[in-house]
Formats: sequence, C-alpha cells, structure tokens
Amino acid sequence: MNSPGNPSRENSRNGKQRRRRAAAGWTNPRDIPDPVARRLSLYLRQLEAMRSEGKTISSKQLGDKLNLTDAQVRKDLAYFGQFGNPGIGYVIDELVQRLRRILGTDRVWNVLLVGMGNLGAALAAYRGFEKKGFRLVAVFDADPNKTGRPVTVLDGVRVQPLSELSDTVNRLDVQLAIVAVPAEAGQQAADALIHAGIKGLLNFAPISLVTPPHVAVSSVDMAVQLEQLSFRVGCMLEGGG
Amino acid sequence: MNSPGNPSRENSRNGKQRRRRAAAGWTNPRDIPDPVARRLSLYLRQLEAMRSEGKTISSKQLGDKLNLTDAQVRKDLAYFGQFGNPGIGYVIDELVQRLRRILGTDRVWNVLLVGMGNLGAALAAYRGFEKKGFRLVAVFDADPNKTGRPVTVLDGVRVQPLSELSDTVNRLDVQLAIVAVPAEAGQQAADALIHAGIKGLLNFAPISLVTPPHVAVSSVDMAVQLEQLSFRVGCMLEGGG
DNA sequence: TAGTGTGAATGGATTCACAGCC
DNA sequence: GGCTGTGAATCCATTCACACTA
Repeated sequence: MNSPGNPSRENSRNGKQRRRRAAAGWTNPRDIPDPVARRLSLYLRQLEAMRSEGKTISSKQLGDKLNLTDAQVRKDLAYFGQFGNPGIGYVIDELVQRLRRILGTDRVWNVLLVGMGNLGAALAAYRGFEKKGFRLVAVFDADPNKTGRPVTVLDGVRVQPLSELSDTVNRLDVQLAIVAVPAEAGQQAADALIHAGIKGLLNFAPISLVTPPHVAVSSVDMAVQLEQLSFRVGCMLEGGG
Repeated sequence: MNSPGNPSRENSRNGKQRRRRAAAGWTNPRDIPDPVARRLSLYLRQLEAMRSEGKTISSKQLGDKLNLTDAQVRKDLAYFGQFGNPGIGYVIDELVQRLRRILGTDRVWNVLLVGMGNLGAALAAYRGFEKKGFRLVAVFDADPNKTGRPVTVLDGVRVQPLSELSDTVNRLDVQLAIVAVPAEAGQQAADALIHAGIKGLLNFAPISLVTPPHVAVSSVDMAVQLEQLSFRVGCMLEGGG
C-alpha cells in the first residue's frame, strides 16, 4: 500500500477524535495510519502460525518475532480499544479473531482476476488466498484466443472477455480485482474495473495507476522489489559493511 | 523492503556527515532512508516510461505522475549530489543513468530461484526481470520429482536439488535469490541460501524470515496485500465515504 | 520566468517511561 | 514480577519558503 496512485491523500485533521471513538468501542479505520495497518496483517499472520504454541502472548514476544518493539505492538493494538490482560498478555485466539474482524477477513470477498498470462495463471492456481477468505470467482483476458476456455484450476470458471466485466461484477458481487496484465494495458484495465464498480485493486503491472480516491490500490512490482535488493546489497558491498 | 526480518536496524547517528560526503560526489547509500530508496525505484520506472516524451522534466512534473510533491522529489534526488538545472529541470536520460547507477541496475545481477511450484514457474517465465539487469541463472527445488528436468523457459537451466546450492552459488557468482516455497519451507530455504553466500533475498513465502544483518530481505506476501485492500475497502464502506 | 537546492518548520510515527493492574 | 495502556519525549520524514541560478 501507499504506492503512488493510491488514494490515501485525504487530509484528515481529526487526530483528536480518535481516542474518544476508540473508547466508545470502535474506531473508524479511515484514520488508521498506513504503517499500522500493514503491521496488523503481520501480527495476524504470525499469530495464526503460533496458535499451537500457547494460549497467550505478550507484546514483547510478538514484537521479537517481527523485529518490532513491544511498545509498538501495544500502540498498534490500542487503536482498536483495549483487549490485553496486564500481567498476562493477549489471548491469542481472541486477538486473531479481533484482527480478522478489523482487517475484514472474517467475511468472504469475491475477487476477479484480469490477465491470464504466466503470472495470472499462477495467481489463479495459488491456494493461499482462499485461506484468508478471498474467493476468485471470475477471470478475464483481452486476448480472444484465451477467452472461452475453462480455467482448469477453478471450478466452473472460464476466461471471459473484458466486455463482460460490468455484468459479472454486478452479478457475482465482486469487490476486489487483481490486475496481472502488461504495463501498457494496466491503466486501461484499471479504468474498466473502476467503471464496473470495483472497490479495490491489487496491481501487478509495473506502472503507477491513476485512480479516484474512493478506490483502494495496492501495488506489487517484482522488478522494483529486486531493484531494492540490488540497492541494499550494493550498499553493503561498497560501503564495506 | 522494511518488512520484518530485514536488517536495517543499524543505529547510525551520522546524519551530519551526509551532506559533506554528497558534496564530495558520492554518498554511502547505507544511510539512505528506506522511503527514499523505494521512491528512487518509482522515479526510475516512471522516467523510463517517459523517455520519448521529452528531453527534460521538472520535479513537479515527475511528482505529479507519482502523487508526490515537487519538494519531495528534489529532496530525494539531492541525497546523491546535485544534478538538476535551475530554470530547466532534470535531463531525463542523465537522470535515468544516475538512478540506475545508484540502484545498482547498471550492472547484471545473477539471481537464483528456489521453489518451482506455480509461483516459481511463473517467475521463471517472467521477462520483466531481464530488462532491469537481473539474470535468472539457476533454479532449485526440494522435490526429487522436479529436479533434473530442464526449465523450458530458461536456456540451459535445469532444476537442481538443494544439495547443489553452495556449489552453484560459487560457480556462477550468484548474489540474489528468490524464495518461492511454501511457508513451512521458507526459513529453512533462507538459511541454506544465506549459508551458501547469498546477499539478498526476495521472499514470497508468507512468513517473517529471520536473517543476519548483512543479508538484505524484501518480502512480498500476496495474501497480506489483499488483506490490506480488504481493510481499506472495509473502511470506506462502513465509514460511509 | 521557471526551476533547483536547502535550511527551517511542521507533522507523523516510534520509543520511552511509568502508572496501574493481575 | 510481569505485563498492559498511554502521555511525553524523541526521532524521522515531509512540506514550506526562499535564496539562488539559467
């Protein structure tokens, strides 16, 4: 998140109201800082992997696993009210449930995929989404040679042409879309998706999408990720680490 | 970058020295803030896509494309000396060259891949890496059923067993590795890679890797990315945007 | 005029430190 | 003793504003 082309540029000058609302039992997640939201996902992932290892966990234990301070963990969680036990820590199962609720993975999201190339096919076959409550319900491609065929890894799903986008989004109540098309086709695909009513985009095309503020965008550019590595490794080599 | 399990935790109290060194023509990239490094990649990507559109570009023009302020763009670039022209802007070709130099993509990096499942296969077939100077030179998998076979999309590369890791890393001078194995195998794979001398890991396994400080790690968890979307979209729906 | 480079000011995020609780 | 929740303090990143330059 917080890659360019993302919407979180609303100037909310309401920091003061936050605590009051939290005390009332719920906080409007709109004013949760981005870094906090990202860490929530990491907490959840870590906790889910640790469920067998005990019933409770302290902020220190959790933080150590993720290279974060205990204070950071507590502050993050405190955005959503107080549900830790002094002297004991947090009850893992309870915390998992709460985080799911907060992050929205306590419900099922219908997701569609645009672009059935190598990456698209791999993503369609990836089972990791389902565990988190994301159900891939439709697949699209601009290439007429690819449309019509059934998607072998997905029961009852066939590759559709983009002309059927709006219809399908409405019929299946799809909220999220994965964009796995080449750079040149990325913006156009995004425009079509947004026009069809999609509320969130996971973008794998190596471009900065331009989107209206009511659409959430999260971008993954694998070449950029490798580039960041090459930068950091380069540092160490010549900086003489 | 800056996902847990990453090394940038060195407490450098040397902010003062930065400018002096920059004036001398070069800055030790070790003390470049992470957000800056990430944006450098975005600048480069944007500029490469715009080379045809003109000879120079201003910080404002570039910033607008990426939803950043002009001041931000200038500050970021100023970390590496001054190469803009007052009244004119930056010469695109020159800036591209400089950014490549800085990010380390003006040279070729040899990369290996561990895990030849769906995602691994898609990554092996992805041509986007080569353009940036990353050459996939070896592929590994723990499953004996997969080893030995040639990788069809890569000339002269066959899937090797992990026992050959160290040998290959040394022989081919590999610096970076992509980890595309299941969560359970992630840490073990990372350990083996680091032991073999790999300097940077691009991790797709949905876990937080534990790594020594001299190894750079960049993580991509697609389920987490979707989760962030579901969080942001959830906000808008119930926050009544 | 149009733009860079950069100190100073602002705004956010992280960490500290401690009161309060089990 | 161990741990949470949180104001205060610190640290870092971003933006402002302007001297300076082509």
